[in-house]
Amino acid sequence: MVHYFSYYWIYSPMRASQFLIATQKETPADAEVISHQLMLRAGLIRRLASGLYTWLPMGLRSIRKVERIVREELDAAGAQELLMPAVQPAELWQESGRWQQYGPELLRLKDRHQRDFCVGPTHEEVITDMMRKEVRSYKSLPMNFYQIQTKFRDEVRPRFGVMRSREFIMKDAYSFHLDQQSLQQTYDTMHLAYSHIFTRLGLNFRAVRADSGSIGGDASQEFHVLAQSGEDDIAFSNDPSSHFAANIETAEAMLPKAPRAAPSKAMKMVHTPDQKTIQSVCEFLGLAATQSLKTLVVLGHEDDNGQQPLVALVLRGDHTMNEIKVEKHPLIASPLTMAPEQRIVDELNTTPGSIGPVGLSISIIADRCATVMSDFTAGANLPGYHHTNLNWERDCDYTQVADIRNVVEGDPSPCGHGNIEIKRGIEVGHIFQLGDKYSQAMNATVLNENGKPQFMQMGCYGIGITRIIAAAIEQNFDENGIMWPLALAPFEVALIPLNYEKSAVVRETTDALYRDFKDAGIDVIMDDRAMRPGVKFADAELIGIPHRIVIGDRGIDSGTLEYRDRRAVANEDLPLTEALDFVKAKLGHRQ
RNA sequence: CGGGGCGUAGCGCAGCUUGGUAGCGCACCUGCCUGGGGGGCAGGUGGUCGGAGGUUCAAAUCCUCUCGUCCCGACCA
Repeated sequence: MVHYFSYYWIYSPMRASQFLIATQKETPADAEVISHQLMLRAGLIRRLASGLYTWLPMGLRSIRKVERIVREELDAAGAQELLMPAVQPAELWQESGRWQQYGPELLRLKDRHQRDFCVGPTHEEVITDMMRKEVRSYKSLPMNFYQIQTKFRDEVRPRFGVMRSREFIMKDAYSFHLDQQSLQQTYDTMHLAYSHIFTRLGLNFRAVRADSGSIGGDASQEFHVLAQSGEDDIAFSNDPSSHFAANIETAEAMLPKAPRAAPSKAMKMVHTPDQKTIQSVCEFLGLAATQSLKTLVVLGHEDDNGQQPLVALVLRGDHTMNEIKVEKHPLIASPLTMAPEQRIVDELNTTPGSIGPVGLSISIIADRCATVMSDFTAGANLPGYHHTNLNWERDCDYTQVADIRNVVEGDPSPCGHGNIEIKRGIEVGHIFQLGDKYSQAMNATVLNENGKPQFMQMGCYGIGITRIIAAAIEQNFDENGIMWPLALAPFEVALIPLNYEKSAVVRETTDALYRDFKDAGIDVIMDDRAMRPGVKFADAELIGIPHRIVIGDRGIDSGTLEYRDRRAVANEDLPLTEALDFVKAKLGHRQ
């Protein structure tokens, strides 16, 4: 159906000899995570400056594939695409208050007239401004807009290649509604659309409840790709019937089901010279950390006199404090500050490392788990001494109970089913109900049924396009290179002729195949480079092309080609005449 | 912003301690051989040693400043 004029044919960019294949044998010294290393080695990206990357032709092809899927699913979900400027006027950011709030992550600049601008890290202000100017009536709502744009966040420490870069491509969407109910509907639709997108991309992902921050409500979810190198810890239930998943920052640590055991031993004070950490005390006394209680002293919320009283937090020795939970506690100062050592000495007459609940005069907030301990060990509020066999009520007390620790594997799941499991995740998507935060700050209203202006409700929804590429690689690689999910592969099929230069049969067979594949709409690259076979194989594997067909004199004689799946260990022979149909079948689910 | 490492050819590195003609492997170019898993032989191209200043007859090497970059931490979401 497609006609190739000879010069198109010869210079076709899908011929490896005409395409920039920038593979490298050696791993650049400054790449730490596997995706970064492989993206550099496979010639997908090149670093321009810290956190800035050029997408080479090979890498761009994968980006385009992600974008295409994202567009298809968002269009299907009823969103409309638009494109907003990357550079934004400061006025809008001043109006929303974020010009002050955002800090140095916001790249600010001045134009030739000395007017302030920024390079957009996100586009809430611009879209809200657009909507308040364009839409008057509630009848126009709801509406949902998206764009695929380059964003810039001046990260303190860019790292891991495009995983945390400063400039990146993001799909962001913003929905507008008359009321919360409509917002909820679109939010749910977007949740579904995101699930479709990540499923089609072939990623192993989880939708995870996230910290809704200062805005409130529970309407914020992150989509994480599960991978070792992830920067976030995700807690979820190991019960297959449960959908519970939460960022570890927000996962609730439940009260253990087993009740507190009765005291069985008498309290004792023991000398523990120079033992200041839970670990060393427990080793010294030959106890398990689970039998010890740790006491942390932090600054409390300011009282009427502007003083910050000391507050003690007690946790089971092997548990760790969750700063986000602690900061939200009404008795605690925010941001969280550990008590200066001098105040502990002055007010508690002891030193850090020997603090305990017995006779402590300040407020004591006990973690739920700490309250069911019995016969436990804790500091004796006397430097160099600990109490053993302590028991609540009998020997000491706490003022309040709260959830102040991080969940650990094996904890009961908050959903009531199964136990907590923890895995690392890479955040690739985030959906959020903004409410009227921006519409109020920027006075974006529509007239409601009663003819009265009413602030629009907003939702926002992001997907890190470039980050998805890195995340996909983190999840799909082996010692030879990338193993792309089909939907993301820069090319679907690699045709590798051997001795293409000299063997007329090989050349003719390959050219014919190549043309057939292209005519069938398959993303095929033909490696016509005058290279030794080993080099071509290694490149195809490094780049991670899912399907490979080798054309050699040997096979042609017997009417066969060699096929190999990137994830398979062995070749299979393929009748020459069936090659196209065979590959089409393999690609079947693509269209 | 604090701590640490590193800047020498496109990539990976040696040389610096003890100053004296800038090297190795890969890549690249030419020729021949080879031709189903990063091949061999021979000959080549390519570097103001991150930059500036200083010490010295002489600086990749010593001193001062500076820039870049990576890691850890803090910060941010």
